[in-house]
Amino acid sequence: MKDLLKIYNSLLKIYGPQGWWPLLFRKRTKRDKENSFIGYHCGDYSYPKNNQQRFEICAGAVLTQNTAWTNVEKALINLNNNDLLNAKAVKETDLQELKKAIMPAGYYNQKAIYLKKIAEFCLSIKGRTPAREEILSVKGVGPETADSILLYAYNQPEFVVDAYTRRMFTHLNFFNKNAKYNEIKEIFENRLPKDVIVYQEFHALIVQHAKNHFSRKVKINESSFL
DNA sequence: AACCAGGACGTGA
DNA sequence: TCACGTCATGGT
Repeated sequence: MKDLLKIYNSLLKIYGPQGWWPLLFRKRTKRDKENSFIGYHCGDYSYPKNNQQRFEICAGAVLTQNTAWTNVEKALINLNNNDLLNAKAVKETDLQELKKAIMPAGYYNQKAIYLKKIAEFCLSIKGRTPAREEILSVKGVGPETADSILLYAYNQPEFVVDAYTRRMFTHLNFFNKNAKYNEIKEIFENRLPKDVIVYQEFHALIVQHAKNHFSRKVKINESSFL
């Protein structure tokens, strides 16, 4: 079985740093490429810089559940336009207003409730880094969302397993398609250096490569397998 | 015009 | 534990 670190380095060489987690509402820096897509901060791992950005990641992680990121962006922009992109405002705002704002991201009835829950949670921990079980106890936060929040909002070394990871590495014969979330997570964490940047970058690279090679309407060929 | 997207929850075996 | 139905908008 091929070395995961070699696959990581191949992907990094092909695609370059991905700049995850995208933060739509941050100041552009000198390091931003002129035409780089807003949000992605390629090669800059100094995020998040404050609790507002931390909450933007939490909100994005919930909103992107089984949903295209382009739809999440619309919802995040609506939230920002209504001054709702912070935990306190989300907690206090009217539920119907919240639903209206996040409508483009789909599942808005349940996601509005989930956003309220995660907002209350963020306020309750007062900026300290939460434990994994703690976040998992929030309704609407499952294993992938919890790991995304820990890895990207709190810079904790928790590997994120999503549908792309499962699909791509099933094709690469690392495990079968009915492997459990935690089994897959352990495979990655046991075979990679416990490095937050590697975890962050690898997950983002997997998403990019899987979009190109392992999603619908895309033929799998020899270049898919690195 | 189906099909799918950076899942999670509730339910009943 | 586990398989299955449900949730919803927007792009292809």
